[in-house]
Amino acid sequence: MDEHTQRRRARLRARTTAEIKETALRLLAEGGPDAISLRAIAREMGMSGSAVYGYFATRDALLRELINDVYASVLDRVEAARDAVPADDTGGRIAAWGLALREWALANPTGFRLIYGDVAATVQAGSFSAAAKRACVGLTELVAAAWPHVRDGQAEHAHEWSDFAATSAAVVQEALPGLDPGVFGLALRVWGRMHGLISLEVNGHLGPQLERSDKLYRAEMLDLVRSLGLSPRALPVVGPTSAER
Amino acid sequence: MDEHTQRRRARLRARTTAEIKETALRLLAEGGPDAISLRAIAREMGMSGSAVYGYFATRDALLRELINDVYASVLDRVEAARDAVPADDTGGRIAAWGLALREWALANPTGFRLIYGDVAATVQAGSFSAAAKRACVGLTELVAAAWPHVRDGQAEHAHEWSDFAATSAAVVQEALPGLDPGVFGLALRVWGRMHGLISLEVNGHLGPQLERSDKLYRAEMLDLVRSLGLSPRALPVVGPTSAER
DNA sequence: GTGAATTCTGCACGCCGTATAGAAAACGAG
DNA sequence: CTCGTTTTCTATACGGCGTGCAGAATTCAC
Repeated sequence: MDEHTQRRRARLRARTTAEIKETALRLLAEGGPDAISLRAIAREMGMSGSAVYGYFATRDALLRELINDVYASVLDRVEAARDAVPADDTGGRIAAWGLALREWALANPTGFRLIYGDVAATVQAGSFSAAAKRACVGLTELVAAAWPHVRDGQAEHAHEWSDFAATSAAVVQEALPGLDPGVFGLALRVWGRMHGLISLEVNGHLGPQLERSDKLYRAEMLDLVRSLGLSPRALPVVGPTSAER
Repeated sequence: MDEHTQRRRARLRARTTAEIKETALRLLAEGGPDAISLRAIAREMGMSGSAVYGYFATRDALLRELINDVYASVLDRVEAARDAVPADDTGGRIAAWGLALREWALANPTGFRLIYGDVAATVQAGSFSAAAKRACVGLTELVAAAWPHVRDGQAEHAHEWSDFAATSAAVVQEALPGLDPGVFGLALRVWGRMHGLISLEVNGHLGPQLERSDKLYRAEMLDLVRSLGLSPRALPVVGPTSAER
């Protein structure tokens, strides 16, 4: 067994693995999470159903990886949108984060549901994914930058680190040492605020479809930023996201 | 065919229908939405799988009815919590609504996911359910009561009725004639704010489990109420919800 | 070419939603 | 009590699903 051979085999293996994931993502976009079936993927790829088991031990394992990949791609977009706003405009950066998240979610509703919906809850069962950490830390950083401007009313309910789950608190504390726990708590609330309207909209709870729903979301982001004591120079315009990745 | 007989038969039919639903809800609570299978229900009830088709044309039809039932029971709870707060304490009523919603969601996570998750999005496909109307109108009423106190900043983005989907706007306008469209927009945002943290928490995105996460949510509700220019006398305490209905 | 490691196929099992045909049961009328 | 009708249920079948397992096919170093 040559080392050269090992590499070649590993390459092939990686390519097949990637192809499985790509096919799965395509099926996801076309028909929702239920459409991701190992047999359908295999059929699409022209191989037998059981062959997939050489690459993923289980359907749930595949879903876990997909969630992580998709989640990572969202964060790429969201962080890019944030970085497109000057670093000293914290309010604008926060708004950009939220707007980019929504833009992506509307372009990839099934992906959004995959990350934030039942599947993740069932399949991941509370394990803090790497991408989730990124989201958590990223938002906390933004809120930390706003923290000096936060009106006193926000800080009223003092938080202790013990208020939060051990794992998530540890992650954030490691990434941002010396952080006030109140910042983390506020960051989680900010996250919830960004997430709420998007979740309702993507799952069809804001009426069949909300005309001009971006207006609503922009108002929410503006209000959010102001509640942090900031005034963004202008609400950033986040371009439409292309579907898939 | 006696009329008397017809009634008796209708009664039996209703009882079986109800039993199917109850069994489905039990399975839902035990194993999530995927555990609701017609065959499992039939097995549980000691009848053949196809027999269920005499009562529900399709699995999706059953799910649709379940969503409506569960949604209605949530609204019963939420409205009761609201009415437990004096009518002149609008801030308290709004907070009570949100707190009761969260309490129920934590006690019935699978039910929450059924109503607000993928299933509803797939199965209902944007049709405005009766229960959703109730939620919409109820929240809009509360926000309408707060509207005079709303700080100017909130009203800045003026809304037109045409901003909203025709069906939902029509429902609200019919229930509350002469309403300022800005109230409806704000109500939707309030809904999103209540929904966001709950959705994240129920689906396991706030860390494996957030210790004392009620603290976080209470802070959010307090901030929400204040952002409406209100100051609740005291954040109401909403008792824990018993699971199932 | 030969032998070992890897990858894939074929088949089986039990689950699912759904359709259809026919048995079983309920019931009013005679 | 029996007949015919209406309602409800069972039996069976089809295709699809996730998942294991035995063995064929392929790949590669020697």
